[in-house]
Amino acid sequence: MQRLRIAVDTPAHAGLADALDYLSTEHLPPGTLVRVPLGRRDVPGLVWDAPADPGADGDAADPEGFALRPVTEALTSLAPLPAAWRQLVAFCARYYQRSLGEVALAVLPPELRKLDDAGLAKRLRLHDKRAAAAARPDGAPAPARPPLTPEQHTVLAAVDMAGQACHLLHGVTGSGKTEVYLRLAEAALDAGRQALILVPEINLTPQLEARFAARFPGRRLVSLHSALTPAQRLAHWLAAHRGQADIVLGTRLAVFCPLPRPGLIVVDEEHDPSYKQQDGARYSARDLAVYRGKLEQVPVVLGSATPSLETWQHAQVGRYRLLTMAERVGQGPLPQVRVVDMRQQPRPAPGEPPPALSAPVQAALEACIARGEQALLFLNRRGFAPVLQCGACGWKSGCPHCSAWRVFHKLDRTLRCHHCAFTERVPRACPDCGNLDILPLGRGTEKLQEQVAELLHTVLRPDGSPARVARIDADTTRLKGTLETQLAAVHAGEVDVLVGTQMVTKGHDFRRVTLVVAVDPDGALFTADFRAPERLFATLMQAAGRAGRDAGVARHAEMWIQTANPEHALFTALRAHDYARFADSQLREREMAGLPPFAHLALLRAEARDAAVAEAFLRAARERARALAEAMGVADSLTLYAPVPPHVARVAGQERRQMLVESASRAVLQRLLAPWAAEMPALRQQHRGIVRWAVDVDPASI
DNA sequence: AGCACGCCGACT
DNA sequence: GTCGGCGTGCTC
Repeated sequence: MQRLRIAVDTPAHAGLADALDYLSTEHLPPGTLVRVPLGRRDVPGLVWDAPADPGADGDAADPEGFALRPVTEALTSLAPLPAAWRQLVAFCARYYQRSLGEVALAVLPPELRKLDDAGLAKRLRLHDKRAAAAARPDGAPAPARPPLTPEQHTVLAAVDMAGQACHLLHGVTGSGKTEVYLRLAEAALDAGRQALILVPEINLTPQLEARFAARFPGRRLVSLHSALTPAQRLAHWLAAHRGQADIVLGTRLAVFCPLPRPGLIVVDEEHDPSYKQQDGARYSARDLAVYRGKLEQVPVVLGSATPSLETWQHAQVGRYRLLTMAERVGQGPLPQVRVVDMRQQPRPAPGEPPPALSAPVQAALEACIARGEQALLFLNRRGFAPVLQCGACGWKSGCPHCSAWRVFHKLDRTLRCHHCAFTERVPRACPDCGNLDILPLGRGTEKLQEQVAELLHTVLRPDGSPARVARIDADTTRLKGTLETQLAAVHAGEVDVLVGTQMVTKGHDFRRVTLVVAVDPDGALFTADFRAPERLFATLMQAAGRAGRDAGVARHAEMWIQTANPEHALFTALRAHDYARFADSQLREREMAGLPPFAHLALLRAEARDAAVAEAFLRAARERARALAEAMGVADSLTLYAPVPPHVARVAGQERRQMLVESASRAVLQRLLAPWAAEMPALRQQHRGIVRWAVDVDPASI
């Protein structure tokens, strides 16, 4: 009998952050998938390493004297997960304060966690049979590749495929970043290696997948994202793990895909907030990709037209190599950005709501339709109106379970909470005073679509037919099929005006769109969230990039921004398409405010039925942090803030509070977090009523 | 997190 | 009499 340390899914917040000890009769190498008993359950686990002190053979007791239990079975038909993979998982667990097993098991395909050895062996036989049948003949005719621009040439020459540097590929929209990815992947494949390509959203995988598949006809390409069926996800993961797939294209979870011969990691749209996991282990796939590049000694390329400030700063100080592509390929100039000062617009008559579109935007929209071109109206708020209000007593449509308004959805006449999904029919009369006069306040995409349709009902297209208005947002994709099929209608020219949320601004190649309107971007300008301006800039740049993608129409492509703050530096920089200017001004602000990337943050979040309990827990945690920091002699380089309610303080009946820890030194912050988090289970015991707690390292917002 | 055990109200 | 409510506690 030998002792083994095995990672099993035990939550760190219950005080079981590390691998557990088990016994095995056979030697099992690290990385082997096993099944082990845990309490009364039989759970999957991964052999992590041998214990530091293996003890005498048959010393069947764990450090506290429990009798060790034997491994149920080893799934030896699966090759052990590679050492680099285990290092990546261990780093992720340590850095983000989660248990080893939670991360290790959570990033495996769900199907794999359910199988026993016999089941797995059967799957593998089937898998190999299918792989053999699907194998495409090697030596298929090499497809024609577009000639490289001088910039692309320079960029490609600067990436050392045998090295392990991290690069920022800063390329304006349309500068041909994808072609660079394709050539880099080609170089990796030619060297007998695998390429890992990360994209922010599932929605963006099909088109990129198509481009890669067309470029590499003789190669096996697999995608990895959560929309695959469990069987597909397992099959794709196995193809990658077993070295059968040459290219892996996927969302953030793909950063954990085991690769026996990695050669390249690309993170497309690296600034995108989707790379940050928002529940469970709150990791940043982009940051892990950079770490993985070092670990596996392969080059990493982070691509974006609007890099995150963290990445930009790294490139500025030389930690990342900056590769710039400023020229657009085969396309016209970037659209002209025009700003409408909404303060100068005529005031609506008393009692009348302000019109959705200002006069100049309306004129631009009509002209666009008259030319037979398409327009994109971007409003990042779905539903009809963000809140309903009683005209008599002032009642508002609050959510009974959350500190948020319920949004009025006109289509099905519901009030829906976007935080807890609590949904009710819209009341006929005010629930407080019985008044029948309940009014929608503000405007969402549903209302915008209605108002624009109304506005345009007399506007004709060149062929004399009326303009057609469509809407795409989370509600329409839920009700009317996939985003792809809806976008196909736009591409087919069945739509003249597309109203949509953020969803429509990402990556889609609308050839006939020449007018993009940011209907109401001001909301994101003055929020408490320090990353809001950065995100707004990226979103607006991306939205602008939807206009004039076809050289034939690019000359008169325009983006209009309706704002009450036309002089804001963000819009000034946007007008000049000047990311660097915006980034540098933001960085100066961040430096003065002591915010990332000049400071490193961690949030301790707590949830309880009773707000006072959450607050008391966090206050106690703050005291413990203070004591630990003093004991370690790092109190001077840490700031421990008082607990505060987050933006939405109550969700689904649970009160949320959070406290911020900040340090100029990432190392100091990390040194505090590990012992601090280890004290939480005991602290939780002392504060009865804490439902959940979690540490969020490098939070996306505070 | 699961999944137990454990001690109190409405049903065959 | 028991089916089942979710509070509390444990998992190598």
